[in-house]
Amino acid sequence: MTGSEIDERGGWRPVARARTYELVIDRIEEQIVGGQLGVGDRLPPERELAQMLGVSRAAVREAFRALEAQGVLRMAVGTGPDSGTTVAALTSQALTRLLRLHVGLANFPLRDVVEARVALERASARSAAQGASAEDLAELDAMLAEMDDPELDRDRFNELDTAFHVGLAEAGGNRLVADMTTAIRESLRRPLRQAFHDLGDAWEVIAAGLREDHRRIVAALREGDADLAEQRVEEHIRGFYAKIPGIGSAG
Amino acid sequence: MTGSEIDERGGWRPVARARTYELVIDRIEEQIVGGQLGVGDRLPPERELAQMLGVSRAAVREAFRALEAQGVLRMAVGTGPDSGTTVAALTSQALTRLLRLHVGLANFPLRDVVEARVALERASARSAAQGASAEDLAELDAMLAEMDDPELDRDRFNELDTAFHVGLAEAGGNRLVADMTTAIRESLRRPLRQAFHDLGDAWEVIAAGLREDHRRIVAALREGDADLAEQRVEEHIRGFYAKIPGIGSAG
DNA sequence: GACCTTTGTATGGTCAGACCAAGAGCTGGA
DNA sequence: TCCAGCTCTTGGTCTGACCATACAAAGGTC
Repeated sequence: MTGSEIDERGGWRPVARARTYELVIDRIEEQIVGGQLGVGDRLPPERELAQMLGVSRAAVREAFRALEAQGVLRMAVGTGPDSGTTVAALTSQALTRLLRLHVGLANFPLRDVVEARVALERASARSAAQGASAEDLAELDAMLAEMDDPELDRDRFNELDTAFHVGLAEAGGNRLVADMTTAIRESLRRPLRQAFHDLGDAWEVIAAGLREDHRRIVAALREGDADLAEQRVEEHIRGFYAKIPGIGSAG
Repeated sequence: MTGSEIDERGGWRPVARARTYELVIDRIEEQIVGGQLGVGDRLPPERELAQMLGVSRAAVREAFRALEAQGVLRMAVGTGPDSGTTVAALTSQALTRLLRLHVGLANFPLRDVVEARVALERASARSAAQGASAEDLAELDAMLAEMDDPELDRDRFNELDTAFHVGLAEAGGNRLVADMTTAIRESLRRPLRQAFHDLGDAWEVIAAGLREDHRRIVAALREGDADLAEQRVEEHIRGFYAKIPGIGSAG
């Protein structure tokens, strides 16, 4: 797991200098991937695990920290059933946070982010058109209705727009795709918010266009027309970014 | 500093119990967001920072670990210009690791993972067909040639297959999509390896089919036919998983 | 006996101080 | 001039101690 696999050129492998805490992480990952540890299970107390692995408690703690930061572990003091260090149900939150950091640090040009959105949301739209439940559609309708409020300020509109796209992804029924979509859309919330404000008077016109787009997308879902839904989502996303040249690099 | 942020006003605030290392992280993030720290910059030595913040060195180290695990920091010993703890350019490695854990925890059913792969790799194929460089294509060709080796064992084939799909994503020129594709394919390496072994005698036939698929994909790229490339990639991925029913839930 | 208070215990949270190990740069001798 | 070896900085690790929290069990009060 510590990225050091083969690479034996000439038989001289540059001694993968593994730090102790990384070895601890590897052991924990082994247990998880191997199925001995599942969501909700407790790990041994830090002191015991340290002794079992033959390392110091500090090393165990550093390993725990690294995993906790990724949302894999959850640490709590006390003696109760929920105490101690347990394997967390990886919420999409950790993934979202990390992806947001990636995009937020402007590691990716906006074009790439848009392409990724298109790819993912097309897939969501297709799935949703084929299998969205009545509840999913009702929820999307509710968001549409709320966005119609003419008094809505731009920040709130942005929130709702994010929620709409996340809802669309969830209606598609694919958790992984939905998580990635969420992460990407979340990472864009700040720059988009800025863009909304920079629009000035053009805002009203563009917002109206977005509302119309959304409505047409939901209509396609309701008709169960996957191709049409895909196409409309793609047009919606591309069209919007084409109108907002000001974002630059997605930071 | 030992967590005594009492806050006993008459109200009922649910005491945001901040752990020391989290406070340290906050300070570091402040510096990064505020621009005082940029990619490549060095942080103070652990001992100094600990003293400056009034916490123990262990607390600083745990904070560093959490950030290092997310790829934000890079730690190295020694005295040179590259030594010490520096702000790292976020690599896709952290993303890969996290996604691998997600899939390893069986948070996502295999179907979802396959759908995500299809969505992302279709996008990559389209981009690659439109803009892959001669070098990209040559690299893919080289992989194809290596996979032709009849002596190749299944593990090595699996490695090469992973490399091929990563190469395809990179040929598409979209870093974000490539990273996500890499992460997903990496997360499947172990289960796929197992599946390859479980195939028994059917292996030869299936491997031959995969080779042919790959070749046809590259051919489509070379012709610049985006639609065809998309279609072939999708068929390749779906067809393969259809033949491998044994994977179950991608753990 | 029911209920509240006190004590106990397991566990993570934090700290202090020590020594090890890697790497760059300086220094002195060949 | 060049190179071996020392030195200093910095992360890596360990030990052992004490604090803070949350639940559990024992004990006291009505």
